[in-house]
Amino acid sequence: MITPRLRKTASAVALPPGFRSTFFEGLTAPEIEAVLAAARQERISPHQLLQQEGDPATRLWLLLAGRAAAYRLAHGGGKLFLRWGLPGDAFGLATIVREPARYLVTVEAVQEGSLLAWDLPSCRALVLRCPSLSKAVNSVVADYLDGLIDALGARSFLTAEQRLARMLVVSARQLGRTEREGIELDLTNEQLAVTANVTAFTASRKLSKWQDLGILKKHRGKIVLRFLSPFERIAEDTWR
Amino acid sequence: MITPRLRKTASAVALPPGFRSTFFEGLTAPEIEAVLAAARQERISPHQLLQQEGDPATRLWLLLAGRAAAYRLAHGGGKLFLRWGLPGDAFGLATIVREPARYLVTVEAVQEGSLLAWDLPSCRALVLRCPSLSKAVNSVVADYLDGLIDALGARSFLTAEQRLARMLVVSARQLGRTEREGIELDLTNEQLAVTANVTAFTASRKLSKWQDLGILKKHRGKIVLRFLSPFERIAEDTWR
DNA sequence: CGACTGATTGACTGCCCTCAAATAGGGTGG
DNA sequence: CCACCCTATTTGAGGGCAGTCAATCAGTCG
Repeated sequence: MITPRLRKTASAVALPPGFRSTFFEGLTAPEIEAVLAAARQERISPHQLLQQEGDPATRLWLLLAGRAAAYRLAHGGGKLFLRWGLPGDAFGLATIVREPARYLVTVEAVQEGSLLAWDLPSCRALVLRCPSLSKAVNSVVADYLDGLIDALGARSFLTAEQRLARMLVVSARQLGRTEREGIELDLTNEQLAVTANVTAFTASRKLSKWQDLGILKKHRGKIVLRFLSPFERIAEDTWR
Repeated sequence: MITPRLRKTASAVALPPGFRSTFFEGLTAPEIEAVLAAARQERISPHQLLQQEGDPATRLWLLLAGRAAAYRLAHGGGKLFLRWGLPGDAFGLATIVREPARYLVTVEAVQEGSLLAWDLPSCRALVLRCPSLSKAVNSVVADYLDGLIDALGARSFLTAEQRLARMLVVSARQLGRTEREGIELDLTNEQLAVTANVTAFTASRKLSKWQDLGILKKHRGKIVLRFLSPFERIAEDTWR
């Protein structure tokens, strides 16, 4: 992990304070400057599609702030949730990894935020200039792969309840805020249900049950986990 | 696709006649010679573990002949089937893609065959010598990713019957032999069931049903599909 | 002709989805 | 401050897909 320290004038982009990304891992300071100098910054808004599966992959980008969701569309309009995108996460890797370059998944912004994007020529140039960028890309892809296999195992071997608990843990680690009462998650039942591949009804029932057990508290559009361990126990009893 | 043509004396390895691999795509003839020269050839037998998930990834290898299965183990001894390995398929990519290098999945030989393996130093040297090797690796990984997402969608949106039909189609394309009666698959009910994530009982019932409909014929350890289209219709009615 | 492994069939069970209807939270405008 | 609306959420009843278990049958090999 590297937190680049730059003179404000060194590039046109404004990194959020404290921004970190595994994507810059292994890059030297001047390299990072070069990378940032080649980037274009954009603001993003909820429901905005940041890339669409099947489209020609023309740019690689890094989420700076906000939240995104990666999914694949089913023919009936259903969404196969794949993963959250958080500040520091890279997308559009198909741009430099795939031939012909087409996006594998659809990514949609969930919150206000911003991203840093590189077009195809910039990507090629930067990869040549910074060999460790390839390493970073490989790492990200490998993580993606690992996460997918894990998700596949979850779908195959876990019950709806276990999948829900698992997604609560995963989501808590990724987008949870630690507050007085516990870990707060900005998720509607509907959103959680999609990520766990469960109906909103089932999600509601299980969440109610857990609330009765006193291990979480529900509000409209928000879930507060008092502790993480009970959910880890429920989820990890199986598979791995 | 490239079929390398070599003097027999140029390397210690013996490629099966007509061997092709996307892995050699983009390599020049001398590069291929260099790659082959650095390889070690091995015979493999059924049930032999070719790599185990979690182990340090020390070598990259290419299946020359035979059949392998890639899967991940569930804690209860269950297997999460991921994909078939066929002649020309590359494995152990974690060796050069991941840091620290650990295998992501377990691969087991299913039939007699042979493979070509490169140890870590050879890998590094060859990647430096042949930049297009990285391209090939990326392509393979991207395909793996795509297949995994597809499998995840299948688990999430398809019924057991649809998943079975889908796996029949996929397996037919990969390991089917076209014979007089139709496409022959060397698969037991058990094996098919695992790949479709269904119990062997369900597999048996659906196969019987399809046999009654006259669109396939069953033998012990073998399935003969008269036509592929009925199964494509069953499987593709949903998801994508 | 046994012995072993693969395949079948039926009965039963249960998880989770579907659908309908009611309830509650949170904001808005009068 | 209250009436109102829109959306998120709850709750119940019913049903179906597919898994579990037990017992039987069939194919292959020594």
